[in-house]
Amino acid sequence: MSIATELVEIIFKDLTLTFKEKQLLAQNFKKLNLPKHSLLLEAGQQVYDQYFVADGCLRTYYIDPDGKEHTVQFAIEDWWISDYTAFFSSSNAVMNIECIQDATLFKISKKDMELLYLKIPKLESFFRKKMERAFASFQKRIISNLAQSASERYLNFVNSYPNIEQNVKNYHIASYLGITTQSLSRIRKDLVKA
Amino acid sequence: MSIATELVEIIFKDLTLTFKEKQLLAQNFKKLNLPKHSLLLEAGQQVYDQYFVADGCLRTYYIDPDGKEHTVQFAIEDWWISDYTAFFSSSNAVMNIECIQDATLFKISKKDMELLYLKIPKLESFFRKKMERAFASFQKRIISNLAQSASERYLNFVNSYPNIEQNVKNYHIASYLGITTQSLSRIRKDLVKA
DNA sequence: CAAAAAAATTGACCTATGGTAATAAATCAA
DNA sequence: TTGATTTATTACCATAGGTCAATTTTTTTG
Repeated sequence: MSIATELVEIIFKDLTLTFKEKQLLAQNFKKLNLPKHSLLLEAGQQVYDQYFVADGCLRTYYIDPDGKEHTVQFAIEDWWISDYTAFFSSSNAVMNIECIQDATLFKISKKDMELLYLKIPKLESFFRKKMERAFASFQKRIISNLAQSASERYLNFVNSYPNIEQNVKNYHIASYLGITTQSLSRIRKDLVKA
Repeated sequence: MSIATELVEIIFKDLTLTFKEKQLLAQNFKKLNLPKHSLLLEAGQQVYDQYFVADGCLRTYYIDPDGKEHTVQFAIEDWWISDYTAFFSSSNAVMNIECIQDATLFKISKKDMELLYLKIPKLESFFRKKMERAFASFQKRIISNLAQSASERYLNFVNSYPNIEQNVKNYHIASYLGITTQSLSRIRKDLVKA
């Protein structure tokens, strides 16, 4: 069948689904191609959708009142991305989402999602478990922020996202770690020395 | 019926449940009374359960390699608490959970929970939505850590947990904010002045 | 390929927060 | 109630990381 059906087999490859169910899913996803540097979402917009990253690299970031950017999350192949706070509560985005590399995404709206949960209960399990993992990883990040120095957090980051460094700028990493690019630069210099 | 049934009506008061379903739930929850200062969970232990706080105040904290405590979460009436990273992944706790005030809890194991999800699908929705809110609040905390100064974070905290200050020590708050008690003390002094 | 733009590095200095230690205040327990 | 213990405050100095500004390196684009 269509590309969408194929993709559904990637997105939900861990689920055992009937042909009917796959079809139903495929009908609800929409493919999206975005070039590098484009914005998928801007603060203030209504958030209807969440996105599955089939290919490429994106980041979610918050712009604070001083105009400084803070990267909340990177997303590569096989990750989901959105402004989830806004997505869940059907409120307006506070985050921005930018393509760091050309990206292929599959989107689905919250409304369709909730309908699908009713029709395919194992889908709700699937996303509950995803949420649980995302929750756990955010918790790890909070602990890391509380307990570790900037250079420890950097090493931590490099470990957790081993393949991401080719894709992202240093200032993306710095804004994820909560430090300036200058500090990151010094940290890297010191690590080479040591 | 039993106290457990009553409690289930508190825990799941927002759900429309049949008598049978309530009974089923009540059978799976166990009541727990804990005195102030007792440990509900210690790092290293297997985590089988999550806990609903019917009364009292608890905190989840991580002890880093230097022996410093970092408070990840407070829980008062109507909140759920556990080392969720361990609970979800059935691994050992990295966190400790302590009663800050005498507490009444209702616990349920992950195993029983998963079985209940199958028997009562709206339960899965219920917890998925809880997870979504918890995820969103963790995300807010990450942003707050990245974008705000210690005193901004403190004001933020006081706003988010308006009734908690009577229950907790300053060093609990400091360890939640990622600062020393001395810094918190200075921040409070400056706020009085301003 | 060259010029322009963007990103990264470095240096000098600054500031918020940490560490240590002493003291004061609050809480607990006999 | 009082003495003991825990918690909070304050002062003084140390330090990680920030700011500003100049320079170098890398990437982009015509």
